Amino acid sequence: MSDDRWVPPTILLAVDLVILTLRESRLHVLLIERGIEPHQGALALPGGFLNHEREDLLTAAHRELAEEASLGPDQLHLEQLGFYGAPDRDPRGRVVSATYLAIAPRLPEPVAGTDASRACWTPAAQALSGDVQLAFDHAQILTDGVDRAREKLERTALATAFCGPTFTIAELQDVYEAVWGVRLDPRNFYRKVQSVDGFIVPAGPSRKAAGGRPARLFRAGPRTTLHPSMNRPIDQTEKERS
Amino acid sequence: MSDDRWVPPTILLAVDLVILTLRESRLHVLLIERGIEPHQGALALPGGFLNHEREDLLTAAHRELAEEASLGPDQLHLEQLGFYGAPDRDPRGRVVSATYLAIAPRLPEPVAGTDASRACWTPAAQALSGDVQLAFDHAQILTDGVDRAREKLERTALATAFCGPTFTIAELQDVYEAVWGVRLDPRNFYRKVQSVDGFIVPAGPSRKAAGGRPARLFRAGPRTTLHPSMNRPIDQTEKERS
DNA sequence: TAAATAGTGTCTGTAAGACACTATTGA
DNA sequence: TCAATAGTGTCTTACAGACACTATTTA
Repeated sequence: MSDDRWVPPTILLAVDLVILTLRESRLHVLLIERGIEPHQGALALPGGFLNHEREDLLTAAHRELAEEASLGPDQLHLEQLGFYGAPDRDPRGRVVSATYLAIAPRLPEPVAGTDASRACWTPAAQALSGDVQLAFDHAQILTDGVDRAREKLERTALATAFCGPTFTIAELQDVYEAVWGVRLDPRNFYRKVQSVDGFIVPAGPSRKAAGGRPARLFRAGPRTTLHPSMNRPIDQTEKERS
Repeated sequence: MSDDRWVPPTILLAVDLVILTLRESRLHVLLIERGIEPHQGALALPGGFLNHEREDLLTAAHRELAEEASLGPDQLHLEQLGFYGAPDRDPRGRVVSATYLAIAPRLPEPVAGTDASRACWTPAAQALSGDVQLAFDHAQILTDGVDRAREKLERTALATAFCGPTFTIAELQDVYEAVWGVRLDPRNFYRKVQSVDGFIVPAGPSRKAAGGRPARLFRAGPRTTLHPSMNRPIDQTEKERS
């Protein structure tokens, strides 16, 4: 069937990132206002094409992270999210996007990109609701990224990646509540996270006396997978069928 | 910093598949003996380049599935696995592979590819052990695919995708035991799968009288996610049955 | 009848949800 | 003292694991 002279088509490969963090107890995603066409002026996920043919994908992801979010590779959780390659997703041609999910601890300032690009932390709820129009198929990528983060909080110690080097149990609970969009009982949460061996380990005495009893500090423990897993309360919005 | 004339590098995009099924109560993966260089004669996952620049990735995956495994898109579970793009993974140039995980019910015959390519079902344990050398980075892809299948058995109704249209509870248990590499108590398993609402639904009276009491038949139910999830026993040895 | 597989019941330990309660700080 | 947040204890219910036991078929 194939012509002997047939050669496989070449495509453009982009790397895009869903960078999540917590700000004021709400899940935020880093968006960039695009400076060039297509979708100039629209908001988009940080990302871009490979620099050169031999650049590694993970290297490219870290490069974008540094360029557009001033985030170094240290103390940052980064993992594959998925690939997006619908033939018409980019008007410039056939572009397949390899996407990564990045979790950053809370950062003191709205990160300003090193280049002229305007970066801004946007509440995830707002970005997902459709109030803001995202470029390309980035709304779908963001949806998948948030879903992935929600799932990983159940089975892994990903939540600690949202926190700084040390954190209180209340801060950790804040991560779960913000990402899952639920309220948890502080006492049961306290007992639960303490009972999962290696999830969090004590770090120093106390801190954060803001009108109440100071809380103990913890660090992320050696355990990456949680057994038994954290239980996400059944959200009323999700209907169950039989 | 960038040259105004800079254009992003183009790459080759491959689609590769991890196709899993159950044969004689053991997990098998479909491998193809490569007919051309590189790695001519070695075993590899089914896959190939896009046919043309506008071919959709999922369409390409289904095309490979039909070409190399004679498997139609019906009654077949297919989902994204990940992307693999190390710069030196393919000697022909920069090739990024978009991979899919496919689950097939047991097929009566070792599928022969439509083309001259030789397809063979290989026990997953053997392919993972390193006894057979897989082309490119396909050993890593296979490892990730099997891991993914193992995880998805816990939280989703994926196990039913290994079975035919109707199945007995013992057959479903066989899926879990083969993929996880553990033994489960039939009585607890029976109670568990019945208690998860919408996981499996009765289908016809009975069948399969092979020396014992006939078992009831079931179909996959409407539920895709399992609440509460199936519990995988902690298995330190990770031993395989033979 | 026995052998084999299907399906049920029952106990027990663990853990989750729902609270009341105590502890330690600042104002 | 009170307000506020941190941390503990205890009861109840759900469910997984470990069995004994019954049911229905073929040989």
